[in-house]
Amino acid sequence: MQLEEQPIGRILSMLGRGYLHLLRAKLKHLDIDRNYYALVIIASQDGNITQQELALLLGQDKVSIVRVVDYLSEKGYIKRIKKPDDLRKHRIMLTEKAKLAIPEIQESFKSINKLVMNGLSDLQVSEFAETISKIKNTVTENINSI
Amino acid sequence: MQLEEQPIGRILSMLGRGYLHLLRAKLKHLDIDRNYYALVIIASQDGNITQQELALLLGQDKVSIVRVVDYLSEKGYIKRIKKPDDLRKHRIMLTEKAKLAIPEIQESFKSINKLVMNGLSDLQVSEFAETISKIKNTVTENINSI
DNA sequence: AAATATAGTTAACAATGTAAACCATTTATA
DNA sequence: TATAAATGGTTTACATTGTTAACTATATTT
Repeated sequence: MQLEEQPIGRILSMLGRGYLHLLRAKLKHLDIDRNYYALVIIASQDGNITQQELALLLGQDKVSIVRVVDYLSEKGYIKRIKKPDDLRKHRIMLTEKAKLAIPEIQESFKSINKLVMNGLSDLQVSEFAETISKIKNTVTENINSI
Repeated sequence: MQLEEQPIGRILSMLGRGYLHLLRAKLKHLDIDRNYYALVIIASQDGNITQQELALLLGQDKVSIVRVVDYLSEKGYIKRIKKPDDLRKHRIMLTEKAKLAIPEIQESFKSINKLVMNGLSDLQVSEFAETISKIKNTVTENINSI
């Protein structure tokens, strides 16, 4: 593959979509088919995260977050609770149903990550992570200066 | 970044979108804001490619390709010409306008690729390309076996 | 000649990105 | 304290994108 001749971004996007297909297939017995990572982030901060904070952690805008939180609420995975100290804010809390699902979702991240990295040495994997991270920083910097 | 804990696909998707932002910014003086790569593919096969073949090369389905070809036609970059030997097929031909734009688009791919790879050694870049390619194969294989 | 396959198009629907306007509440300022 | 400005979240609107199904025209197979 001569990276120079084609936009790398396109390849990365398509890989990202392919990955999501695999993840959905693996988790198809759940009654949600997206926002898995959002749910895991919420779980990691259980009850102590607002929509704004979630937006920051996910790198998405607040409108999208409303949709994410609506979706996961409708499906019975989370609840919005008004914060008494600031009535504009909501704490996002996991339901029991979500708590049961979280470990499996995290396992799926690991196993699909492992699956797509199959055939790569540990060194290659860690260098790939390193490279991705650098590219991410560069992209972010440059986006912000547009 | 601990890749294990989060779905790599999400990171790749977001990088891909960031890249497209940069590319659009770079090419914002053109009157198209997408399908750049499709156009370059068409250019590379000028006049000797059908929508089906384009679909294959781009890894998209034929409905999407109709939209791509409609878009680029409306913008005056390509033309559909019926093939005399098979009236179901269309040859996709570049217009003069497109021929003028192609070199710049290709340059932009190179320069944005270089930009996002900034700070990486040549070795790191080639290993990254290698890793991406392997992941792509693995993902494709596994998608096909779902 | 009839059945089947292919190339491309159209229509429909859900998901997603993006921007603007809006409500309720909190914080800053005159 | 009264008013203005900022913040957290919601709603609306619109364009783009992914996906599926149905459809037309033409070509190929039987």
